[in-house]
Amino acid sequence: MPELPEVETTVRALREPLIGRRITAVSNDWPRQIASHEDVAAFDWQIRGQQIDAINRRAKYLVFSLSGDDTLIIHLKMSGHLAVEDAAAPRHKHVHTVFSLDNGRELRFRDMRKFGRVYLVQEPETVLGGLGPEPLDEAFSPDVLRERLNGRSRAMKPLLLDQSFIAGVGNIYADEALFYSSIHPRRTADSLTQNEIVALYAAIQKVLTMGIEREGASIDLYTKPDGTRGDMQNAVAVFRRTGMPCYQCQTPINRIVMNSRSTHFCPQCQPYPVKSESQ
DNA sequence: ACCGGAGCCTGTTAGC
DNA sequence: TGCTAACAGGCTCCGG
Repeated sequence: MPELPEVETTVRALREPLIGRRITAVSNDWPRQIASHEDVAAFDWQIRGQQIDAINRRAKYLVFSLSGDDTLIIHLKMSGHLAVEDAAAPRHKHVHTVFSLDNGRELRFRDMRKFGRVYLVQEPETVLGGLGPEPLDEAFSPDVLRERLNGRSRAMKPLLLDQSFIAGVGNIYADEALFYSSIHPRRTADSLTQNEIVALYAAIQKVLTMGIEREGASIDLYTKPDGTRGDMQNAVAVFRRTGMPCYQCQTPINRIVMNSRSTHFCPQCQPYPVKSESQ
């Protein structure tokens, strides 16, 4: 479920209740969720007593810097959700890992589909090492994007979803960015013009920034840590708008499947270059 | 390098 | 109403 804006929103909401808190214990009823350790006891033993010094985001990962020089890393995958709640408050049925805190509250990791993962590592790069550039970092520029596209024959939609190409973009924001840059999702990387590359860069910035400002897209399961919904679902141009009129030209939005992911675009605003008679 | 398919999970929805 | 299949915002592995 969550992409860069949803994870960023979660990080921002968790800082106030968590920074400066000490983790006193961990419990878990789905051991596979803890990816870095064979058994929960070892994980609990290692994290116990460490204070949360900082919370940041890298791609779609939440990164907690701990006082013992360990790093706690969490990926929400499709259905993960983090919340800080009173230990006495009822637990949602899909909570599988609970971090007890020194103030009577708990950080609870709930995940209906059980794809989400927790890592406790000394070297964050062991988990985060393969990721591409952060799209909202100052270091990311149209020139960087052009260099990374150079010489690649891959279609743009799967390329934007590739976390080693660019970090944090998922299915919603990939479709939205291609719409705002008027690029058909099947266009190949090496077919983009200079103007299109600049437009794509601007569109990526635009949709991710909008997503953060609107605190994420609550289309299916995603909510903020406090359970309230984001607002980005009300501002999508193409994602899951199949058959509905394009806001720019009224043409019905198309849905196709690429690499097993649904892909939405406006066939009028994002034309595919005609090679022969077929398209 | 790139694509497609299977797999990991549970729940909701569309279609018969 | 009830069953079944398709689908879901992520990502990895494997074979071709």
